[in-house]
Amino acid sequence: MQKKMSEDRSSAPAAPVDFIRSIVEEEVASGKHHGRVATRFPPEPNGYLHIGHAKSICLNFGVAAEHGGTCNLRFDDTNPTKEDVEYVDAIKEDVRWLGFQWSAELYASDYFERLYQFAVDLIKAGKAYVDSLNADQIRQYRGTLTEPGKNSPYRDRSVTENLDLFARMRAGEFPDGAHVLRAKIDMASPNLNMRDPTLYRIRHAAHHRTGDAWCIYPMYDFAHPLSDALERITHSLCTLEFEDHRPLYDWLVNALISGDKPRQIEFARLNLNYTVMSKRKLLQLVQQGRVSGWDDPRMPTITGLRRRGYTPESIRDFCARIGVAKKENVIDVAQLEHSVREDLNRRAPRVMGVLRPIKVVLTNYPEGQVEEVDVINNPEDASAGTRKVPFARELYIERDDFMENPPKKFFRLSPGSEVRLRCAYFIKCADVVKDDRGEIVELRCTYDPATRGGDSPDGRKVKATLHWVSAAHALPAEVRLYDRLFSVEDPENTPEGKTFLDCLNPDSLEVIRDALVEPGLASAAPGLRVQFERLGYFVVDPDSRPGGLVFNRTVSLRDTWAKIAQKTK
RNA sequence: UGGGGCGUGGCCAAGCGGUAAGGCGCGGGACUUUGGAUCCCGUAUUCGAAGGUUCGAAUCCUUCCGCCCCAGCCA
Repeated sequence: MQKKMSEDRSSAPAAPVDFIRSIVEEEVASGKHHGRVATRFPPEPNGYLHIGHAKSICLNFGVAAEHGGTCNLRFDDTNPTKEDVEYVDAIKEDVRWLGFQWSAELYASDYFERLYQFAVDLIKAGKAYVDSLNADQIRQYRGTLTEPGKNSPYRDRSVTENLDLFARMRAGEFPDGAHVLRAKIDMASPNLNMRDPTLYRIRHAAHHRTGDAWCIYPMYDFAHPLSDALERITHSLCTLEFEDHRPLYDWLVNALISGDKPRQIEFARLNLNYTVMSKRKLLQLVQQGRVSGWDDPRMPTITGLRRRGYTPESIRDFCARIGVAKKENVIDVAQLEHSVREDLNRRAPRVMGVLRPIKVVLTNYPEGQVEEVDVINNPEDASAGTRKVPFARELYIERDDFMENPPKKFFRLSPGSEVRLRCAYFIKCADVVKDDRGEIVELRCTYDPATRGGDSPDGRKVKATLHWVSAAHALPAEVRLYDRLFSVEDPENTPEGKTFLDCLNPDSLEVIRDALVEPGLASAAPGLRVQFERLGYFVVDPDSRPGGLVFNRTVSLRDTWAKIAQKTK
């Protein structure tokens, strides 16, 4: 009654606010671009997208969506020697999978003719020239961080000569490296990017889209601002390392564009501990066979995370939580794991699977009898209902769930102790059967018929509930357990004499070939995500076939016992 | 030692002159047919440091310190 109306409002989480959104907000409010917002996500198709790109994707698409604006997918394909259609296809698939729809699919290479004309305009305006120094000489003429550069002897060629040379560059009259087109800015600038940056280079190479139509290709610094302008991008969001390029970005836009001009804003890229994020290093892992491919579930690539069992929702949630700022950051993978656990906890059906089986024989259970017990599908979601799971005299439980000489805090199965088999019965361990080597091969237990369903009519309590499968009904499965790819927090920055490859975690993959899962999983299709109760979230791998089930562990459940065990060790 | 950035708890991150949000993690407790989930409680007398301005500073000024980026015909 006393409650204020305002408190009853929807609890929709506030959209994350960051410095970029504040800027956009302000500009929209001030009427800049007539309130229009247009962004773009501009990958170079030279590798697969990774979680760092997801941050940029969520930012660019998010900012646009929040203002009813547009976001283009633009491939920055200006370097034919590194790019491939394999990558453009993969990138499109990944962006779509993350849940975003681009307003337009564009390619910097689609602008080659227009960019060429821009270059001609620049030459005519006396703001660009053809330089015939070679790469080494250009480097020498550039000066150093503390010393100014000096002008190229070709810097003062006439407009006519420049126009002629540039046309002949395009016509294919010169070999690679013979000439470049440079902006005429200031060889003494303290910003090296302004010391007559290269705009075009000769590359007699086939381009994955334009084929042999061109033998000169624009540099990123030239193509990017102008592509932005051609698309009428309002906010060009990129990472911090381009901060020094902004003066050049603005210089080109101001020199060639009238009317609406895009604004570049830089933010810090995402770093995750225990992994590498640079495409170059990821490519090395793939090429050297350190992982099975770009989609290896240990990779921080979008396709790897997908195969690992991550959901698009969880990745978007992760990106929303980490925020956007200019501070260099290293996000703890625990943050990423938190986002999937939270998502999967709500949605993943529960199922029982035993990774390292140990046999349990219920000595007082009738031989040959099979019961169908009702098992809860998802305690987080009552509507998920229950399923029937066969229960019989011979079962398997997890090896870790039994200890012959348990420490104080261990309350699973041990000689004489009583535990519950999930949704089935209370059992008590009477005997431990070992082989000649002293290895436990079987546990002889008794069950209490009165506890069917898992509750004792006399109110007796047990301290643990174990998962199980019926020996006669369980399905064999291969289960792949993944751990961090690197054993050090920052493999990008290794101690002297070591490379990131020396820091690979030798135990990042463990394959369990003789796991057993409940029979209901017989027809589980690749992509199905489940929780193996008490163990973690798993996804059916594309390698899986009927009769040859394969699961990947996405992430383990939080394991309080592991912490206790660790502490008492 | 030229230029451009950045420094708020273990990791992120709000804060924009009025007396340190939130998340992850961590610790403790409650509850529990997942040692899961959920729910409580705790976790920066202090914002890189030192001075200064002010009734009042993480926020303004000065100096210093630390870290990152830039010398591709890569993006």
